[in-house]
Amino acid sequence: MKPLYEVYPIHIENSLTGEKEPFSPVQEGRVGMYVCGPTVYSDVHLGNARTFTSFDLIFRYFKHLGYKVRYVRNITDVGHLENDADSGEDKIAKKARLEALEPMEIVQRYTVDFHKVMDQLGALPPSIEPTATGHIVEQIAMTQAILAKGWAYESNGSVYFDVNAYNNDGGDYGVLSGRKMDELQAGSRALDGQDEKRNPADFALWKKASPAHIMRWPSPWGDGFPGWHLECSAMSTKYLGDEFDIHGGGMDLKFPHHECEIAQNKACTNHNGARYWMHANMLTLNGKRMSKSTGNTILPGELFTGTNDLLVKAFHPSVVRFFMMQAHYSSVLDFSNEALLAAEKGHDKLLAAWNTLQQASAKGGQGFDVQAWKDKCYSAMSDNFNSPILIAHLFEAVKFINASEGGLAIAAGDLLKLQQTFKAMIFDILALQGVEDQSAHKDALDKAMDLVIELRAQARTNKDWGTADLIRDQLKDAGIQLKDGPEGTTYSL
RNA sequence: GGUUCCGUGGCCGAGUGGCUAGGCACUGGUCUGCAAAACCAGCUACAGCGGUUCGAGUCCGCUCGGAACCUCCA
Repeated sequence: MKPLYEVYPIHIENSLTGEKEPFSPVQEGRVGMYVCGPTVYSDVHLGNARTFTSFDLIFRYFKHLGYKVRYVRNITDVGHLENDADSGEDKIAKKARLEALEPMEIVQRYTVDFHKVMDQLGALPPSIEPTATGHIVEQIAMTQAILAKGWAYESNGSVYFDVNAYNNDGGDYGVLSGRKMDELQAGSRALDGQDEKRNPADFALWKKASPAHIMRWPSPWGDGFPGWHLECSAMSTKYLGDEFDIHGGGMDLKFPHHECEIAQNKACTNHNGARYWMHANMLTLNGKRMSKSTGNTILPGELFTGTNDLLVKAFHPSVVRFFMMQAHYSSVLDFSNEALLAAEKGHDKLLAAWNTLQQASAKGGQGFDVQAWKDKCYSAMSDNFNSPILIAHLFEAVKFINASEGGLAIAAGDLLKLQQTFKAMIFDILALQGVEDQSAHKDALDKAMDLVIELRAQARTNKDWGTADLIRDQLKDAGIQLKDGPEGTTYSL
């Protein structure tokens, strides 16, 4: 039997070429994917979470189609500078000084927080989660290789990538972001420490550590620490090879971070790193991008508990995920209470339909073309991971499911196919989280609810509307909704 | 100032030149003791102005508005 990825071949919008291209992996049946992870110096905010949720969707879909996927997502725990890649203070070290903690204590705390949030959002852990500090040796070796190539130079204990030398040697700095060298130079500001560089566009591969700098490692150029861009080149090629399939990250990393990565990779491996570069778009708040540095943020934890003045209520992580999945990963998504509330209704409707579908029976007929529907669902996802279209198709099925009473008008085999596909889409791929149907509790609850519903039915028979409505309202407050239908009353959580 | 991108109905958001996106909200109806849920029907669109085309939300140009990047950022 053909693997699903041959039935529904994937097309990916490649940032490197600007085109939507058929996906063809380096190795048949395998996918190597690297995504730039967070810098763990503060709580991950919702915008960060969107990027990783987007790539979780992509990771899950590749796996679902039958690919063996190695998904590498790093933790940046050093080398990410505060103001400027060449002169600023290390973010981790700065935070550590402020809170009087060891740098690794900061790293640990926020790494744990990050993992917790991603778990709540239903994201699978990556296959490998390497840290920058765990790959100092590789980064030094890479710096040496670039020096040997003549595309870097040492200056006052630091090593910089020589962008002009790279370009004069056939390099194409700017290939990803569409920037031209002369524009970059015209637009760059006069920054501290620039005098060490030959060209304002040059970027640090290795930075000399000042005597007070805590995070430091010995190197051929003296004690120092790696530049930010280098870690991703080192770790991606170490675990995925010189040329791998997908490199992802937030749109804001396209320039300069990914541009620098490509230059470094070209120097060391003669490849761009990844064949397909993918960029997840920003989540905006009040029309502006969420950002740690500007304070325009909502934390996932605040969203899940409702503890933020911007929020009217708490939202379940699954609702938040659904909200994100309703927009395409490459589009800017604007956050608002209204949008979350709308998403919550849709989310609940979708999951309610799944509960109905699980218990549905088939009465035969051709009321719904299940195979065509299934094809549309997969085609949407294979078309550059278009989750909004997938969700639109899911709601077509919801309409059919809800409209059917006394059994779905399809053959038994089609019902099974509908159930399997529906389940795969909402749980395996979109990774929504349904109400836990833990059978032991469920049985007990069912019995209790049967009793309550019976009592209320008696009250209604006696036209004791007060009692009947009291039961209904109290249950509603407890999160249980009664539905009076022609065939009796049912309930849902 | 430069690079890239966006501007879709009350709101959020898909739309690869020709065929109903979808969700939420709203209106009417069915059902109901009343609701809720569900279903049926309806309802508002493609920022503006030109151009290409038999035909444009979709391509091109201009204008207006917004965003990201150009400095750490998912």
